[in-house]
Amino acid sequence: MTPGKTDRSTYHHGDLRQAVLTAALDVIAADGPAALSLRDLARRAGVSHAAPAHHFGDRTGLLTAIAAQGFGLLADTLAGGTGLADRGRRYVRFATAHPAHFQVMFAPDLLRADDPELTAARARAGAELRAGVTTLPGRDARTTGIAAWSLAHGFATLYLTHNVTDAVGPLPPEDYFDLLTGFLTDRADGTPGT
Amino acid sequence: MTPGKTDRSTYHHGDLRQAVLTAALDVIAADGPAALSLRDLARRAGVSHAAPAHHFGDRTGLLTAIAAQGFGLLADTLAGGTGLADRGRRYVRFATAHPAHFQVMFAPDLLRADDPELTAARARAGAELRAGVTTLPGRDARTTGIAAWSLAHGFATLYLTHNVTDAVGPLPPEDYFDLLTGFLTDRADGTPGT
DNA sequence: CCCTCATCTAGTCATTGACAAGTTGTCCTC
DNA sequence: GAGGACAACTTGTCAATGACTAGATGAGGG
Repeated sequence: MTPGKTDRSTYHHGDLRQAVLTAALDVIAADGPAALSLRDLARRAGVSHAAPAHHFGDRTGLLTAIAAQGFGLLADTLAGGTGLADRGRRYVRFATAHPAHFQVMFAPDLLRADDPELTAARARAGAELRAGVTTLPGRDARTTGIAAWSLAHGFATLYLTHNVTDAVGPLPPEDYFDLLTGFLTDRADGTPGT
Repeated sequence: MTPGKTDRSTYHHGDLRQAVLTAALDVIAADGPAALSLRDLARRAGVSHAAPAHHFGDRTGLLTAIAAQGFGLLADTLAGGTGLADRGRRYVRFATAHPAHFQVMFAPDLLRADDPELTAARARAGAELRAGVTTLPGRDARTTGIAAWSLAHGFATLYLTHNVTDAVGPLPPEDYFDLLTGFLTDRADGTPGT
């Protein structure tokens, strides 16, 4: 096992799984999941056209692996957060920093819904998502959580689909999102906005 | 011209464009845009495999037409609304009533971005979206609008991707959304929530 | 030394999108 | 009502892809 090194001279690629994953993320970020082709990824990695299938089974398997990795990354990202506003900020930052993951994570049509690793990672992310709001006073925690999630998710989605680029301008999207969270957090902690 | 009637005995289908559109919406709603095949749509309509391309150019053209139709429908839906909360409610209702349209509308990778009909319809919908919040006092109208849009869009997206089905339960999603809008509209009109 | 097994190759098949060329029917004009 | 222009549709074809099968390669273990 030669970890990390891509040794092209050998019959075995050495790290094909990772190479395919990385290339796939590039393609998806650039042209969307529809542009993803296993054969193209194989060409990029310099292996035969059927090699990627060995690691992921099929195209759906590859996308499922990406989604699972994405939910894991999201869970890790949220775990470091403090409070509702910060978690929302981190959510938006995750989406814009990992657009390919984000897209695939929320495209159930492309995924194998019953994949164990996917469901586990999703559960982990869901727990982190809920952990951010359980301590909120006044409002029903579940409703608050879904409102916050909707706000962050909606903004991230609209940003990634180029629907709010004018408003955000050159600002990092998570900074702009801070403006939006005022509507929620003002109420949550009792501090008036404006 | 035989309007509306699908006369199968003739060489000309009579209303192939509409038939293909309808079938495409069915497929997308059931299995997502990735499952869409022009040849399959042709089979469903009982025409030759290249017939759909005559009306839409190519696969991207078909999806672009669907997106344009979707933005038109959304604009019409919003136009009848009164106030911010009602428009949000209508937005969610549109998304859940027309899931195929909604999905395609916000998948820029699948669309021809410079299509005239698409950009026109999008502009119309955008204007309606903005019209709902221009009269709001206190807050910056643009920021308010984007927050409201993010909230509605995020909730609709999460609902369609089966991420909040537990919380919503058997309720019509737009009814559940009313609970969420309290966080925004309470502030906007000065009425305290809870 | 050989055996096992994960990794990768090579070949094949059905399906698809796209394109080209031809056919059919309709409508417009004279 | 004949002819021509044109839109609607068909037929045939090609390259690309996903999926599958069988086989080759090489690394590590007993």
